[in-house]
Amino acid sequence: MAATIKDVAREAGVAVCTVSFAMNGSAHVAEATKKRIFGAVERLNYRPNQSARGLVTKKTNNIGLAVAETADGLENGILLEVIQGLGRAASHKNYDLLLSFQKQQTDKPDEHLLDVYRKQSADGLILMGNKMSERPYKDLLTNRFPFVLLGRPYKDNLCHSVNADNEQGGYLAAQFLLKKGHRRIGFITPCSLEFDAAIDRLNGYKRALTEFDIEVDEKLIALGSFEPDSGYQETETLLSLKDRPSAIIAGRDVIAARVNEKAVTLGYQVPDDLAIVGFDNTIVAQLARPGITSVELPMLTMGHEAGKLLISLIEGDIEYDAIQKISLPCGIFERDTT
Amino acid sequence: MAATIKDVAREAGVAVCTVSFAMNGSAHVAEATKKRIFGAVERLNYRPNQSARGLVTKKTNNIGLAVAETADGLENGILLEVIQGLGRAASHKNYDLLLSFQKQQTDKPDEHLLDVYRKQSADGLILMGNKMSERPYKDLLTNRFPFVLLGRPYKDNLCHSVNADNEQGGYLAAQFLLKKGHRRIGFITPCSLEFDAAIDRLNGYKRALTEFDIEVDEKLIALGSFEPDSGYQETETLLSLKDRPSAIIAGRDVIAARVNEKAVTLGYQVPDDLAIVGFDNTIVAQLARPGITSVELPMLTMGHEAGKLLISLIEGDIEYDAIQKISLPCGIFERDTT
DNA sequence: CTGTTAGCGCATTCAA
DNA sequence: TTGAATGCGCTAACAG
Repeated sequence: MAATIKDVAREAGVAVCTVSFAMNGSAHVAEATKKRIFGAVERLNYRPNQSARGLVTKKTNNIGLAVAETADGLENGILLEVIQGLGRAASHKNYDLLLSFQKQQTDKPDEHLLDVYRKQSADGLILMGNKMSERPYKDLLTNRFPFVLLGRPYKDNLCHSVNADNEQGGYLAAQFLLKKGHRRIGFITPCSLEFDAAIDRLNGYKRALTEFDIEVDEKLIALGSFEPDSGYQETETLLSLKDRPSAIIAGRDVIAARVNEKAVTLGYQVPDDLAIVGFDNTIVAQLARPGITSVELPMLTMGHEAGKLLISLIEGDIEYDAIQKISLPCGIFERDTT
Repeated sequence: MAATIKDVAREAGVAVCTVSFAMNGSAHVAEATKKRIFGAVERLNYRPNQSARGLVTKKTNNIGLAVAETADGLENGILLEVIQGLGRAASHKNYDLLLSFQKQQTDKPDEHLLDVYRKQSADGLILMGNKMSERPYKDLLTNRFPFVLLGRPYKDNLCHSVNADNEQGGYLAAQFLLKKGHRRIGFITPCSLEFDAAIDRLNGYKRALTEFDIEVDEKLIALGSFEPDSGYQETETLLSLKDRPSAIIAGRDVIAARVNEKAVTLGYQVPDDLAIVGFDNTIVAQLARPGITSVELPMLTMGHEAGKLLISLIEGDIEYDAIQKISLPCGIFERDTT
């Protein structure tokens, strides 16, 4: 059905290799011949068959994206931004994005994430999501297959990775409030401290406090759960403290929204009686009334950087062993709650 | 590097074709031989090379997703749900999803959407997004390449398509309010009526009214713009009508949120003085206070159905010419504004 | 039931 | 600069 290189060669009256040379620039071809060839390509709407090309070049020009599925499917909207960023990097270098949703084998968790790699249908892999066992990494590593960890804890120096600088994000939130004169700042962490991101943010918060010569008061640190509604309870607890905080940093925007509601219910004025800072700068922060000041994770940039890094790895612009750990700064968006 | 079928054959002490047969079930292989083969496969961690396989079978087991990029990049979050739905359908049948972000050639708009097809790196295509010229369709059609239109207007009977039933959605919103006793119902359309979806919704609204023997009052129909803030103005206009509506249907959740704000500002009680219904059941409707009753577009289902349809087409379970136009019903989520 | 072999579309080495 | 020939890893037709 589709035109092959042979058809083009015939149409242009040259040999197949000449067509190949012309298209890939892998050898010099006379201008006139080139013109004839590209004319034929145009007329026949020819594009090299990827499978055939891949078979001989051992390149697919695809970058794989493997997402460890969480209970509620893909991660809430954040993934889309990452995909956009990845797409931008990919298109720039003429790669496509391959999303694999292969079923998980119960006996071998995470192994399915490597299917794309085993089938050799991508030249590199972006791994994101929280939970993943050790096994897959080893496999990739020993075979020196290019891959980049995105937004997940990197405890060692073995893997290339791209992350938001959560410590700096926590610092930013606290510093922002400290500069406004707040001295008692509550901190509601999401999802307890099992996630590195939460720990990092808390550490950033502590660093900012220390920098302002304020002692960290553990009573001001509330360990919430991942449930947004936990925000209600934590807010009440924090606000009923004898020396109550004048500001609260919430681990997620949805929690921040709950904090605001609860504060209003309890008769506080936001931001005058209580300032609130959220995290992630999602649409929630943007659309809530009052708008919630929020720390933004650079998801789009992360996707973009991860894509660029992976492609550099694939194309050999970066040594496989010269581990890159990219940490991207967060920003803060001021709205009505501060 | 990676094991090939030859390695497996040698390891298992059989011929290559036997391995191929065993893996594809394309011929009978003795149990004992099978066992040896799968043992070898396991040990070598063998997976057939996709490029080689694709070259001979003319199948990639990828489904392509081409998104006509809008000004603000991918469409707001909706795309992710579609991708999830697609992914579900894909994984069920062992397909991967190929997202192409190839750069747009200014001289040939939309042509880049077909790159995936021309390169033959997918067996079928899902086309979504608003604006697309006629050309690409023709190309696909004449070559009988499987593709499905997702969430875009289908004016003819030439293409397989999956859509939300916007007419029914509009009907649902109106019917819901009518059943609650409302008789004067305002309707703010988003983005004027250039989009079929908006027209369909309005028609559904009118049908519901007619069914309840209520005459359609054009004064109650406000043509807003796609900008959320247009909601303020329209609300004021509708509410200052002599015979003001007791309920308003807004074309998008964000607009509904503005309607609510404006109503409150003007001193109306929601939902007692004014009921509000939004569209899309986005997180905005969910998190707004009061929560906004909203009509839900079944994006995830749409993705799923589109994926299943495309795969049926690819695998020949459905005739290429037996055009399927799948229209999926919307649901309504009742919250505080009604 | 299993082994041998050709060929898918392309890039590339070797000659011309 | 261009043409002919080889092989990438796999499937499937054909023999055995």
